Amino acid sequence: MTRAFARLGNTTSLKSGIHPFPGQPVHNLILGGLPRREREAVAAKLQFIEFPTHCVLNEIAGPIRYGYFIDSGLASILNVTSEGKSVEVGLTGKEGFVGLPLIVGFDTSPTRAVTQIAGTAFRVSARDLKSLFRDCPQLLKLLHRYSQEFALQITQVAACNRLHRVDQRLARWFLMSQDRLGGSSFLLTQEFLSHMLGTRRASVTTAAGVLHKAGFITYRRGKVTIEDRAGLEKAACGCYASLTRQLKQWRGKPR
Amino acid sequence: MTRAFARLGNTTSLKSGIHPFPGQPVHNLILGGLPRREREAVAAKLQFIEFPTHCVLNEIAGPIRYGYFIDSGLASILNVTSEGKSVEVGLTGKEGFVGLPLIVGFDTSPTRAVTQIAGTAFRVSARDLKSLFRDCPQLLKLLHRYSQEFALQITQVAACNRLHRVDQRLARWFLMSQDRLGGSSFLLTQEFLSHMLGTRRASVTTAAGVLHKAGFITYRRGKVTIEDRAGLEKAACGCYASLTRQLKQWRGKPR
DNA sequence: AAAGCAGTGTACGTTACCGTACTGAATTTG
DNA sequence: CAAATTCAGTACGGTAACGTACACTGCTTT
Repeated sequence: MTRAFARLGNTTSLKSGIHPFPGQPVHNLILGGLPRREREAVAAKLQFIEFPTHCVLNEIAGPIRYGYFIDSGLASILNVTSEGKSVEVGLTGKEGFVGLPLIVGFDTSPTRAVTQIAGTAFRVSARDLKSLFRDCPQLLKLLHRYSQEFALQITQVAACNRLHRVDQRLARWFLMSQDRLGGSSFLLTQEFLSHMLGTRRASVTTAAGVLHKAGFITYRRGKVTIEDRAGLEKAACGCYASLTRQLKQWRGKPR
Repeated sequence: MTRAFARLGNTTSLKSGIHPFPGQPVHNLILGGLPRREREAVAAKLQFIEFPTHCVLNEIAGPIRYGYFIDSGLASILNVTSEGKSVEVGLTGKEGFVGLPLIVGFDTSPTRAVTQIAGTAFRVSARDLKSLFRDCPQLLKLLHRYSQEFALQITQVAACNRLHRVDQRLARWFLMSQDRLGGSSFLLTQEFLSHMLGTRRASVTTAAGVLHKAGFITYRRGKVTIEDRAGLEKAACGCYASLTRQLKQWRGKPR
């Protein structure tokens, strides 16, 4: 459990390009929710990047140099203990932003943010972000709202990690990932899942076996496929349902 | 584990009075951090209350009618699962505010907030709070900062609850409570601690026994006394240390 | 084709904690 | 003062998960 993040130490090859945003549609919901004026102001400071898997965006106790508006793929926010064990506390996909402490001017990260499924993002330097906040009230507002949503997610995951079995948590994880990614199969190893769930790799194998035998998923060498979503929802604990219910309720608010 | 919150259902006797703030000093750090103008504007909308223990401030999935600036005592933020089990995800004392979703306009609570140690607070209605936000940028700023601090707390607690033993978590809890309360003994039953830690009451007894035998605490019918804080810090896992380190680091920021 | 390796399956003794239940001591109530 | 109640301590069988280790199986590399 201790060594597997070793190769993540170096912030591996981020292919960055210059495209905010030439015609291509933007999937990120925060950027997408900005009024035109702010969107243009923000776009001027963004840098488009493609990230591979297992790339560290922010290191624990390290400086937060950039904020990331995830556009596709998936990033995990992990807490890493002094003994080197890790647990995922939150997942961020195209609905969100990585680097939340920046929105109140805190510039060190209490967590490790690591890309989980390869994808793309728009990144902005901490400095530029700060100056954008002066002119873009809606940007700030949306980020603060996302921050509350994210806190809700941590809250739910915290309880779930304490109270429920590995197979239930694994089911929840698949559901949450699918929500943020779309599609029904993604590439990830059990080794990595074990870091997310804060268990042994062997426990993930067993738990995946349970879900597999029930016909909900198939798993083959780093590729999981969700075969029966409804089944997974039954296999998961109530945490998934109450999380989505609350998110829906909040998002349904007039504004 | 299921029944113990029964009597909390009714929001028991909140003795409320009218004192924002006639001479008495205000301990709450958020209120205390406001510039005079804002402080007066806010004070006009506050109501002073004394709360007993085990009083529900916000119910899970319920409306958030009031925000509470805790002035003394302690409130816990709990997640309660559909099976009725509960885990504490955060603690709020005089440094904080209960009702965080309100600061972005969300008015239902994803968690249960319950008073843990009797004390006092200034409460403000959701409606008044909303209107205050228009004129009090510093209030909003301090609340947003607190929100990030609180998220950090959840993050740390989430990992701790997953990875560490009951006795370690119990030690952490005592330390966190003492930080927020001052003093070295507080009134609380093992039954309640079990809800906080998300374990059986019997496990709390055992864990408390460990800390007692080591000479760190004494426990007698609902009253714990911290006898050796340094010892407790060693008995706790690294979570407590890294939480306080990060908080200190953030709070030390120029602004 | 052989070798190497990453990823998965499985096993086994150990540990922490669970659910439950009963006891006794301290405190409150009648 | 006796009775009732609240709270802490303890016990016991059961279970989920742990640490560790090893074998198997597809891919990749040479």
